Amino acid sequence: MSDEHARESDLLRQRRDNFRQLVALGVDPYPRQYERTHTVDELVSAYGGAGGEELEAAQPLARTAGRVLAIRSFGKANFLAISDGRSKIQVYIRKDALSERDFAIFRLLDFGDFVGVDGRLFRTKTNELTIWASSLEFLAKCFLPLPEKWHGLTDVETRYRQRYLDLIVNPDSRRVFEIRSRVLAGMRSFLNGRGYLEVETPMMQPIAGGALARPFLTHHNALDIPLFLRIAPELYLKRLTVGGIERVYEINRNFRNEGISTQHNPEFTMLEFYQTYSEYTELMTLTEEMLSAVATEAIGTDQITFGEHQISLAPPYRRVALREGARSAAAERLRAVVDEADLRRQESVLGIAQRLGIDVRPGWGAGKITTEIFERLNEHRLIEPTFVYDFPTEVSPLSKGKPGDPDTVERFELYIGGFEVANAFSELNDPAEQRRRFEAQLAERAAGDQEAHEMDEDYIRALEYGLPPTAGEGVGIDRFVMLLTNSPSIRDVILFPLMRPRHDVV
RNA sequence: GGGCCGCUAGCUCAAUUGGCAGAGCAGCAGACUCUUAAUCUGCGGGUUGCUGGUUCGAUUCCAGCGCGGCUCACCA
Repeated sequence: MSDEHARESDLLRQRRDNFRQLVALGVDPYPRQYERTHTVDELVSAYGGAGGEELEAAQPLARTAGRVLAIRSFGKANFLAISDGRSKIQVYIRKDALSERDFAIFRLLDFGDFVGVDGRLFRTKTNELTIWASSLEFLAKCFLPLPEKWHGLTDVETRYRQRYLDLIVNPDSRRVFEIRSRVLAGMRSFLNGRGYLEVETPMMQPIAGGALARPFLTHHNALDIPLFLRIAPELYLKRLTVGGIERVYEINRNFRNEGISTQHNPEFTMLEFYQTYSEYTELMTLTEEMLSAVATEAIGTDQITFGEHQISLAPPYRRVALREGARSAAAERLRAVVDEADLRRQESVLGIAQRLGIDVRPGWGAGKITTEIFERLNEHRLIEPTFVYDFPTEVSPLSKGKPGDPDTVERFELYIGGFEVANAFSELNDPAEQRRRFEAQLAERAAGDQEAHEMDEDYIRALEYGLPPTAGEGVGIDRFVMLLTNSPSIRDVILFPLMRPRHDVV
């Protein structure tokens, strides 16, 4: 501790004094373990419905432990509230029911300390399930004052930086991460039940492929090679499909070196899955089933509240072709007739974008501009689950073309709540065509697009061994959890979102 | 990166025109045998994010910096 901290605040000094007095009593301030008969949560589950007379007759014994979240003293009658992080239970402390040592421990407790209690369960006059303590053990000290119990911790910066404080005092925060865990379990269970194999593919890659994004760069010392943190697992998962794993998925982090917002964290969790002998419309049906089932498993219903909106995740979802969506929205905005053919020609679509006031970078082709028009005009309005399908080839270097339409690929994105939740396509499995697509991307990269895809010769070689007809999809887990937990920011569903480091941490 | 907003006690928040920096909760001492935001009495607690400037005097006005939030840009 530096000089500023040499003068302890009263709050810290008092807690340290209590700690010293415990040690002076001969209490081990850091015992090794404490055997519980129940967690607090188990007690509440098991006896939450039991009445006072029932408990009086059964005299159930309980030995449990937790963090002290409230101390209410009345001279000879005292109450603690202890929490196991999930549930709370009250403890009744009477001087005449405890040894002198244990009561002395009680007198030295601070808000936030950990204790173990042993006693019988009963209900108080106010019908609160309570442990009548016959022994009290000190388990660990809380030296720093916790946030106040009534208002809790609302400062978002502290909630993100010191998530443990958020979890201690805000039950809703704990709830968010329990739902997140159930979403992950639900997705695994859904996919495992359909014959998918869960795998793990490299997160450090010599070529960052599978998506259009800027990567993080790192370095391996022994091999003396640059490595990228992956922006997507896609190309590796499809190599596994070449290898005969017909249904495969991975749930893990992707890393993209881009801005931070309420919908973007530099590392985020993605489910990516592939199934052979399928094309993209089959994945629409699968997605509807999966999101509805996972929602029901995670929160008990597929009807959600997100901000102002009530949203149903029950199938079927709306379907809108991208060009038609862009065309109709542009026509509506401009109060003019717009033909889909206008969107396919660079000069005409550029004129439409300019009239709409949408910025277009030099070098963008008709497909990129059309996609931009669609996203600008429609994305925030796509509240009900909506599949936007049939994307321009130009923005989809890994998707299979639509028969008879070289400008269009079999791809969809799913929007819910005004943002993109999933992205899927029929996989391009023609190695010659894949090479041409990569070369087109290289040209864009040469023209200054840092997010254009790199050439990946090894991936093309894999395709040359034969990738069966395959459809694949990525689902943004963080965003889906935002929807299920009514969280306005992605930081609310990531335990430790990336924050600029502070150097003045106290 | 741009724009707007915020930063005051451990937490949640006040502070009039620039005039001694406050409250609730938490804490400490005391009272109280069933409370649960316990109550009652009393008492402590501050480098007002940081650095400068203007001023007799700055939480307040100005400038710069730091961190955050929202938003736009970029993306998923």
